[in-house]
Amino acid sequence: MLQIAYTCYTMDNTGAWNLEDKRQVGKMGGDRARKKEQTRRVLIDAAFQQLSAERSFASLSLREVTREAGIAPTSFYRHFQNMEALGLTLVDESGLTLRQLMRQARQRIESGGSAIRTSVETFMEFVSENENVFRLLLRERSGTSRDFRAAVAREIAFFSLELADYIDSVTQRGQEFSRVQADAMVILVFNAGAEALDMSKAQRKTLVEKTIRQLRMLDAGGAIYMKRSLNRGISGFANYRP
Amino acid sequence: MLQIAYTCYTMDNTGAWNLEDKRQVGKMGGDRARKKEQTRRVLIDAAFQQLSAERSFASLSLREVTREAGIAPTSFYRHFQNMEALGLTLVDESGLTLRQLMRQARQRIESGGSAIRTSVETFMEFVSENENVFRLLLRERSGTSRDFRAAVAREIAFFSLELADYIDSVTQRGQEFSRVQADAMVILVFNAGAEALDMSKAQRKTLVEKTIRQLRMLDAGGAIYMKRSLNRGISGFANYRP
DNA sequence: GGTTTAAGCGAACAGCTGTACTCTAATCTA
DNA sequence: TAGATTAGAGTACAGCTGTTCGCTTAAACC
Repeated sequence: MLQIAYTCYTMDNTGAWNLEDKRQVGKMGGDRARKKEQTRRVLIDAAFQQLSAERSFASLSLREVTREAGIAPTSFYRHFQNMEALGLTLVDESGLTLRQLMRQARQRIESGGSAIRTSVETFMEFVSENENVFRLLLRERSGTSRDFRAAVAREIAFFSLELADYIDSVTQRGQEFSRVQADAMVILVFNAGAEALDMSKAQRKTLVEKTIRQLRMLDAGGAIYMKRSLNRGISGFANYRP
Repeated sequence: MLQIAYTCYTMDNTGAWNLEDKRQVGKMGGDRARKKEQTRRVLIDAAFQQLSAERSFASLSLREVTREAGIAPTSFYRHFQNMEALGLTLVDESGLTLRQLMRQARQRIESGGSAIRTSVETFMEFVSENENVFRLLLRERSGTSRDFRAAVAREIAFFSLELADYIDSVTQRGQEFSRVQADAMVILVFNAGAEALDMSKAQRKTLVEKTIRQLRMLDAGGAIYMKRSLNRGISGFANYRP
């Protein structure tokens, strides 16, 4: 940890530099700090800007980002330790967007929509309106950085946990069971989002219906499975013996 | 299409160069052709070799691959048009490995195992034994090349179609319905494989059990859903109204 | 008002990249 | 066997990369 005069530089878990005034000055946010925060934003936005179907974060170079941001390459280091640090910040912000979306979906459900349909449709709207944000999460989930993978996994876990709570509050089948079911649903919805990216609007509509059917199966199956009636004749192929 | 004297160069859908003797010589595989095929293999193997948790195909350079293969960088072009062409070949080979695995699983099931458990366990074995092959499919599924994405999607579709056929042959619920169900199952299994990559052996075991539970839910739910008994009291939260 | 602090810039560097071109040596064909 | 064909190597080049260092300039502090 660097310590110079009055100020102390630390790094948060995204590897971004944070200025912490040791004397806990109440006002904070002087001209300098404000401007720094501003160009930091410019860098983040520039990175998001360059993401696309053909461009992954891993394929972005530091120089490209600074070029887009209108900043000298060397100035990058005043804001992030390296590209990985910037990437983790992007993932964090994407996760935030995702959670806001969840809240929005919950509101829609509470004001009287079908839980499954509303969730799927809201999610697909998110994907359509934030393709590159979603692509980032999707790609870094299986990317080359363990930290990235963990960060995305954490965001998805948040997502899933909230759904599990909701399911459990309605079905009362127990937290652990609801987690397993919610996890499956989240994976299916995420995957549908991924597939949607390469689809036309019409195709996406079909995909939504298919995903809804899949979630309904899980929902119905959860009820059955919980009642342990699997071996009492309402089963599919699981117990089939050739 | 280049046409020189007796030979004719074409490209297959992976963008690899193919030598086609126009006179359909029966013997084929002269000394030259055999050696060429050989170094082509060396290149493919070198690429697979370099894939790892920290190294994606996209991050591989042409020079790295040729260095690993012990070949001059410029000689690469005798075998592939560019790196993308090599990548598509890798995806194709990976898909082949995957399909062989499927056949293996079907055999195990037919010789008297639980369909779901056997499938999941066989798949996880494949992932454990071919981590980098699986990683390739996983990453390129959401990669920056549309051709790659399409190629992986095709492989997964194969996989899913075979499962759907199996399900339908047992449950007789109709092809279309079985497809939707099989798709969901394949996605869940694939996702479990992805999660397993960052897990210890013990954790993987728990994951297998969780995945099996999820597939059983889908199986049971499929039966229920098909009987349209959703609104007759055996439902979960789907029709819940706050 | 003088001094400290730090954001941002420009030059420079070593190292890597893909690929065009030319040449060699081995194989194939007639 | 003479001539055509081609896999592979070597050289070369322009273009890009991340990062170091020293400098300027403006804000923050005493």
